[in-house]
Amino acid sequence: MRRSIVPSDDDRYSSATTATGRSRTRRWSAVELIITEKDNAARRIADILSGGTYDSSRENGVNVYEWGGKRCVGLSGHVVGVDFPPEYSDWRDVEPVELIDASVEKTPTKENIVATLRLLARRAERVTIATDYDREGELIGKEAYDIVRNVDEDVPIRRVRFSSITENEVQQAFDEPDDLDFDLAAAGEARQIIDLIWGAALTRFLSLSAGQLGEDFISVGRVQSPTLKLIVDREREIEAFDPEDYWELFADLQKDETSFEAQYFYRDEDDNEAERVWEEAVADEVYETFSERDAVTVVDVNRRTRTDTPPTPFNTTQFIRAASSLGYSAKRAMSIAEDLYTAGYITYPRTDNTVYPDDLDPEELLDDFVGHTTLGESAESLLEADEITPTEGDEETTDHPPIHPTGEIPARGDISDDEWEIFELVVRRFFATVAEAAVWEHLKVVAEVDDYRLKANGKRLVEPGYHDVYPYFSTSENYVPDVDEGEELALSDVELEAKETQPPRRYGQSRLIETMEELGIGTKSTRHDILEKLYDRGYVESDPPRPTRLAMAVVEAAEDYADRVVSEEMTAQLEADMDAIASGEATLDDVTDESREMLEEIFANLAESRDEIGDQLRKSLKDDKRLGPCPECGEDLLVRRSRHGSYFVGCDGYPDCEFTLPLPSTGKPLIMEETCDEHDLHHVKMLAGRQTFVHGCPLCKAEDAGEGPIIGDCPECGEGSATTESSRDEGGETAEEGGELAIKTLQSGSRLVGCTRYPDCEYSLPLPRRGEIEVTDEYCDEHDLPELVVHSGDEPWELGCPICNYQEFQARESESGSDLESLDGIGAKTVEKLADAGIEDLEDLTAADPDAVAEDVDGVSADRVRSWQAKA
DNA sequence: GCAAGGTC
Repeated sequence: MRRSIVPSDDDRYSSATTATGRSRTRRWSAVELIITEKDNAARRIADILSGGTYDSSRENGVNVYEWGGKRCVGLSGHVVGVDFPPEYSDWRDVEPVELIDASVEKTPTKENIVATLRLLARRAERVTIATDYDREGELIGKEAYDIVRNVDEDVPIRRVRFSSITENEVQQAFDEPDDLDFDLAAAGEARQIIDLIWGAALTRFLSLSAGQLGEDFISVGRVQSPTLKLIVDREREIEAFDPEDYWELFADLQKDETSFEAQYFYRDEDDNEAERVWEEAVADEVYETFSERDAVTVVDVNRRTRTDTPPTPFNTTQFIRAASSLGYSAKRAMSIAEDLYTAGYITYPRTDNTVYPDDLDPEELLDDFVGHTTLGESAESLLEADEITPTEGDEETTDHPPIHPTGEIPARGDISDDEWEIFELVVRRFFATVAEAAVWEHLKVVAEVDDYRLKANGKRLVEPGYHDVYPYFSTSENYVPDVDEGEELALSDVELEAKETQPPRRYGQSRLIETMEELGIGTKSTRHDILEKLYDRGYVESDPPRPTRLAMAVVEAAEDYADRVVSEEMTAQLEADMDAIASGEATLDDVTDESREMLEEIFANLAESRDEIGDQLRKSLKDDKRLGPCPECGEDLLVRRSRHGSYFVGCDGYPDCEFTLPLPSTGKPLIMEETCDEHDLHHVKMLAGRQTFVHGCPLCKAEDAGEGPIIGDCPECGEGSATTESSRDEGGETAEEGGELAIKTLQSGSRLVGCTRYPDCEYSLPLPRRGEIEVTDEYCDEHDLPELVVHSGDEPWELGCPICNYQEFQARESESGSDLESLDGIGAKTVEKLADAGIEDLEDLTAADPDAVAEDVDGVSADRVRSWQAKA
């Protein structure tokens, strides 16, 4: 039976559209099969080679593009992955050291794509591999090659290479096809094997030694561990930092009506200009000298112009850096860039290249923006230049062009504000790279009293150049007036500032990514993912990332026993080895065998220290949960998790000390650096996506909770209540009676009227979350409680007696039902779960971030939340 | 349950 590639009827995504709108005529003769790295590339190549006349259909959910005897299909990066055979999969049954000599297998990871590829390969007369033009692309191409060979031993397979998907490059590549570079692919394969063996063996060893086998395993890897060491080393510097006192002197100088700031400086022993004075006595002497005078003499005026060259084209790292100065995390910036790329507005966002290809015609691209409401003016001004020469960076690669706009411009309403902001950044960066340089004028004035000198540095932007089209860099000026040598200037406001040297700053996310690039670890596509991994593994917290005690212990253990895996040199060596394989000087086996031997040696040393390492890791895991001293016994309080999974604060002295404190039910607790002055306990932040909030010191919170005005007796257990009457009859203990109602604020921030005998008496009435609550003198006749007034917004809201208010509320509810339950497709169970996550009504629901909700609430997907929001 | 590298 002939197998058809016509999509099956039950594939709801199936489509068979014609780019030209013509009806489709399928040719069943054998065809040429073109394989690309991704669907996007497949479509664009089909478009170029077919002149826009391709048909598209879907097979197993994979797009297939077809035209005159050719089919083109995109992979999704690697469609097979390396792993150990299944008998190695139980961590407890296999000694980690055994993984070193275990075989490594390749298995399909994207079954549908592999199946489609096999199907198409059977029908192919010739196969052309058109994956990305870099090492990993060669390996992905080799993987496709193996799949094709598996179904057809003889079909000719060739390779084409191009560094940007433009008409010229693609046509040229197909005119001069080449063969697959098996050595280059083998180089990539060696990396896969070495990364898997080192990563898996060491990860399992550390996890087993610390008894961390669940989802909280302790990971190590060639890229993540040196990155973590960067963060840990910086933290060590910060912890070891010893601040030093110094002084700086500032004064105001005046020329006519204009005053400007000047700073004291001197020449240090190396004859460099220095501003910091390290001895207090010297600082005082300088201060006295200046404060006794009311004028200084100008002794030097230095004016020079400086050219400020426009920035180079965006590669991934520089793009992330620019986006981070707009407040985007690396992850978010990349995610938006990927969306803009998929939608066709910008070029591929994962690139090392900083040199535009010859194919890019800047004027043509600028033309696309002419007439645009917000971007047009800049483009038009740039087109006025006589000649346009784009800037170039140092790195020129074959993979992809630098990130630039495609010329396709989204309508403002088609994309979100964030997407637009990032799109505009990419557009303006392109503008900047073809713009003129800016020119600054610097004016330095030096004035003197006795032997002491003041300087003022002025700067003025004379030619704004590229800053006109790229407003992301500061162009702030500092005005210093024109003065002449020998001129006297009035002196006032002399101030001596006592300061302290500061510890080095933590790496920010974009600085880390830049440093990784400099050290050659990770790739353009993975560096930001590696940072995410460090967060996921519990190695870093907050932003900028701060290492946990666990991270410090892992780095320490690695430094002691497996130094290679925390050093960037492992990558440097691997790169050299891969080059050797690619050039035929070494084989895959040479390199992987040597690597295995090195790891064997490491394990020989590790074995004896397994318990010691485990103890150290366990201790640091506990330190990461430490809040500070227990007020009852002096041991430490720890963040713990109950059997039901909820978090609370318990004492390390348990069971001797049973002291506990509650934590809010929403989110995952994060122990902050900040501590409480009163209790010496670390503050706690509850991480819950968009609903993340700072809980503060849990002891303060516990003490505050329940404090609030008493408004009357509890109707359930207070004076005159039915319970009190009956327990009196039975001679019950009076100590458990006489509850009163108080206005309480809970840790979650919500408020209620509750019984002072909580938790023995659970009587409570709801109160609004916002606004100040006033207790008036007017009393409700029926319930003997004061009327309440809520002050929020312009109009105070008379809530009245809280019991009457609640009864009215209940009456309304029973009429209409909960407003969440009014939505189609939402059940009572879900309403309950949503409420636990802090979403109590429609208003909360529409304001919530669907992804955060999906993360917090079991069984609810982000798409489902979006559908509710649409209905609401 | 492990890595890092593609891609979505």
